[in-house]
Amino acid sequence: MSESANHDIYFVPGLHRGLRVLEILGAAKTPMSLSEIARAMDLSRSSAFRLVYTLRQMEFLKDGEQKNTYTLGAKVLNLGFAYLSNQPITTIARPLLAQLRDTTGVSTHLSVLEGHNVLYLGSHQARSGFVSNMVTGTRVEAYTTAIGWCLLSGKSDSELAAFCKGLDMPPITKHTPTSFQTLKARVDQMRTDGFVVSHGFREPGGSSIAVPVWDQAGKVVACVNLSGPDSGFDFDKLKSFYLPETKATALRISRELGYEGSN
Amino acid sequence: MSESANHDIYFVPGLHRGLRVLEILGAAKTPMSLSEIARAMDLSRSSAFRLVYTLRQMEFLKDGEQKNTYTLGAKVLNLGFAYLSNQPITTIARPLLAQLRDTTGVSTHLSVLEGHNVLYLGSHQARSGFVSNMVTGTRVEAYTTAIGWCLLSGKSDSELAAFCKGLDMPPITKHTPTSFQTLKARVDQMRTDGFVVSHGFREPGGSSIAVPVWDQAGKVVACVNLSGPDSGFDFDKLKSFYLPETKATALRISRELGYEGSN
DNA sequence: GCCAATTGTTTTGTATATAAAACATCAATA
DNA sequence: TATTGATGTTTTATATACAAAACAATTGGC
Repeated sequence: MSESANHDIYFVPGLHRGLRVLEILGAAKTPMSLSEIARAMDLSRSSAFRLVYTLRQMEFLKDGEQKNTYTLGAKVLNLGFAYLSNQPITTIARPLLAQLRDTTGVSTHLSVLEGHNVLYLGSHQARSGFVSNMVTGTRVEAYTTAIGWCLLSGKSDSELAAFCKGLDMPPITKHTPTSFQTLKARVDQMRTDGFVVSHGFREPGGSSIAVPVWDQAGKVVACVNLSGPDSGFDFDKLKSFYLPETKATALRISRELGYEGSN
Repeated sequence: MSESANHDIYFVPGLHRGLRVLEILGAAKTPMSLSEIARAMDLSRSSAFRLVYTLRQMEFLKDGEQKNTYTLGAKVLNLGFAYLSNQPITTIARPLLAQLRDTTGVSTHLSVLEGHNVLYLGSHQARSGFVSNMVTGTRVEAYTTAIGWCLLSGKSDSELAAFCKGLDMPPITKHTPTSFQTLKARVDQMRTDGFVVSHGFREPGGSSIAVPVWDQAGKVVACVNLSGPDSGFDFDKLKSFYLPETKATALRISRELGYEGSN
């Protein structure tokens, strides 16, 4: 047999493998043939055939340019955007983030914690300077970024310890915390300040401001973030302008979520 | 039994139903319980249980706020963005569309034909005026919009006839074509002009310019589109400025795809 | 605080999804 | 052109996914 045996009696193997086909085709930069899929999954060609047949019929796969090759179909886009629009926070935050981008001239982002990663839910790019990569939907390891520290401030110390347990924390830059203690120090600092300002903490030459968003229960549920290359920041105005604007935006979003605190 | 019997021996029912669970949860605006899912799919609770169990384990579903409810998980976002970034045209077009937005000050979009719909692959919102809804990933019936007519110009007359066959075409506005003949007239007009300018053709008070993008085979593969509320357009500059800029952008994208024609 | 109804979970006999093997089709090389 | 290897497709015997039924745990109404 291949990989992990099915200890789980409730598992639906057809579904499991079908979704893996989608994941593999998503990761592949180019369409794949039936045999390639079967090999990548360590599966018989006949079974791969049936999976592809089903996915194709449901329009989750479509034919590639080359004959007998397949790529993700447009249906997966539907699911992705259904996910985004089912997150109420994205629709609330969008106009406010656009406004923050307009008043500051810097790119703005909204992100949440998903497992060990920071997940970008939406962003508004600065108009000047280079156009960065699409960030919505991308993930970054939370322990490595200011946004991550900001989001982790929603966790209790014991939750944070559990978060670190078994987590490999190689340093990205000299600022990266590499242990529970150093990460906790970062998070505690964020808690007392109410924000994180990063100068090249993750990307050399890049700066950002991260401020938490609270829900009606007072829990940290998201993070508003201004970021860009150092060249695009006017550092004199950081504490007098960018930071208060970002905090105001985060608070406005929090208010719309029902937050009544005074952070 | 329920719905359509499984005539297809190659169908993987577990996969089929699992994906339907995702679609139903995507369409639902709020998390659903196991029983609700089972009822919506006309399925036994025990089967729904197994499907949800599998999807949850794979992180395609996650727990909702309420106990025993489920929503789409973040994994579906991965697929959605994998789809987008696997479309080479999106990465080619993105900076050029951003540039077009910057020089014109109007929102720009890239879209392709998917079945009977126009599918928005990416957009760059105008910075002034209201911020429109997220458009990437949304669909509009092709026969109703200037973009649709533009994209349909890639089809031969017989293909267009096949496209209309069995398609219900209720009018959205008084400009909507409602038959093969009237649609063909629209498409032919586009072919001779090389563009479509719409004044309230789909949305009263909204205007847009649509120009096709060609690939190296000379086939229409996408559409570049400027659009916004009438109030945001300077109509005097339409033919002298907006239109040539849009055409230039579309041609630049076409060139990058290998198009060598002179349209 | 009881009862009824609804929901989530487990069990289990049976209908069926599955992978091996056979077959068919194509591409490349000699 | 014949031969080899690989790929897509079909068949089929058997392992197993499935839905009904039983069970457990909630919830809501009176």
